[in-house]
Amino acid sequence: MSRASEQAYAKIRAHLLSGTVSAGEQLTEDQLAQITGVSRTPVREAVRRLEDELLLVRSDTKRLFVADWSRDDIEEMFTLRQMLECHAAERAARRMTRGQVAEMEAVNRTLKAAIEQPEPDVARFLEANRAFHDAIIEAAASPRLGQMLARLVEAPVVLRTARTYSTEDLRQSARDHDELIAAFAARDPDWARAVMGSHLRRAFHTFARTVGPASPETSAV
Amino acid sequence: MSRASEQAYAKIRAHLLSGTVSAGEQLTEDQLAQITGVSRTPVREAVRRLEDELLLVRSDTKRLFVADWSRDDIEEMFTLRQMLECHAAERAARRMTRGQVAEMEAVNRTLKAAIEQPEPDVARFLEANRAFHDAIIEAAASPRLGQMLARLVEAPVVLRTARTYSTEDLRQSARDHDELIAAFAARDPDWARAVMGSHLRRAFHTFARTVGPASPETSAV
DNA sequence: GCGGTGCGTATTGTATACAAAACCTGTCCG
DNA sequence: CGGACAGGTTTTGTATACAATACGCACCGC
Repeated sequence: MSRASEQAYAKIRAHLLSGTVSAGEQLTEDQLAQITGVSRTPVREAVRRLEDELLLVRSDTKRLFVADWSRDDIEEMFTLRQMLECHAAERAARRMTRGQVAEMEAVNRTLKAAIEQPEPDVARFLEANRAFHDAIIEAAASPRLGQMLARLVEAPVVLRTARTYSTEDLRQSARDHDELIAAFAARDPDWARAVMGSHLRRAFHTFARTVGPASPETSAV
Repeated sequence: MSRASEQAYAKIRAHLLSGTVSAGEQLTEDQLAQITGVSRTPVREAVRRLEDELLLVRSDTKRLFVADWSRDDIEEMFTLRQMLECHAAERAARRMTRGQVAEMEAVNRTLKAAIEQPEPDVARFLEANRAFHDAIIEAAASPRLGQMLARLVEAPVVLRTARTYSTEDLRQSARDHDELIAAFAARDPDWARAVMGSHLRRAFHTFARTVGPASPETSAV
């Protein structure tokens, strides 16, 4: 992406995550152009990306709104992510080189370092966590899979602002990563898939706790 | 999508499918604007969609090219589609109403009618086939799943131009659909998933026959 | 009152002109 | 002879003006 539209994307995204706008609120391209300091043309490009990531939605008549993620939406998203990322883990286990395994170990050390402090550095944790998952997708060597996952992972970040992470949650994540690395080192696709499955499903429940209970209909599925 | 950009999308897509341009060929936005009869602005919008569907790709320096789908790309795409559409079938089996089942029966009757003629009407078959699969996704009631599948299903249509369908292939598809309908009527998610799995995997092999053998590396996975 | 109709305003969509970046080619220097 | 560089050309990116559409509100007929 080019300079202006990239910048517009970043600024709008930050604006959405900052919590100064609330779900369901209408936005206009002009407003966003003012906020970002570029013209509507690159703004429209950025908005299309954000629509794609479901951070923004359009009404049937093309009006633009801040997306409103329901608890069911989040569950759906996690389910899809689990399905795809388990597949990615499986593929990664078959393909990962020793060098890649070593890199993942390094990333996970960074992640642990971010946790084990007087006050855990959540931002650094999230960054390392992302790098870890990206490395798996990279090793899975399936561009379309990566593209889909990118979209899924982007979306719910909006809700992270409200999230609180217990130190124990973070430590459990780190342990999961250790086990994933072990599965990769052992080149065991089934193991990798299984660990990834529980890793993400637990993440969903941790997440869901802060959002509220399931609606009756969806919980039955 | 609005008039001009929608039209641009349709025309460019048709242009790509018509086979008058070959894989890897460079296109310019100006060319496409001329072809479609609209200005570059809506063309750019259309191009973004087509990039997303992987019918077009951009070089690292933003030059635009006709995508070149390798046999491995196709296999990857089918694998992902199978994973997602099996999931959709499973969800659909839990949720489908009697009315929806009846609709699917009607669609499949149309599909059979397209086959059972002196010369099978492939265009009508494909249309009904698409309607059938769309109905399943609809019943699965997972917007994001639908969105992803739409992208996957769009892409390889480019290659359909070269495809030949034997009457027996078409009939087998119709039989698969019958069995899927039975699974939905029985509200049996496992059955639906299994049928969908074999349906799509066979479709891949039918497809692959016309494209050529697998590359050594991928076939091992 | 109530519902529809029309008009001014707000918002999105498109065209066009210009800016920036990438590409190609021919030339010059080592 | 090869490679880097320069300048013109092509192509993509951005700004802006204008067109089309959607919205909200006041007005009107019933």
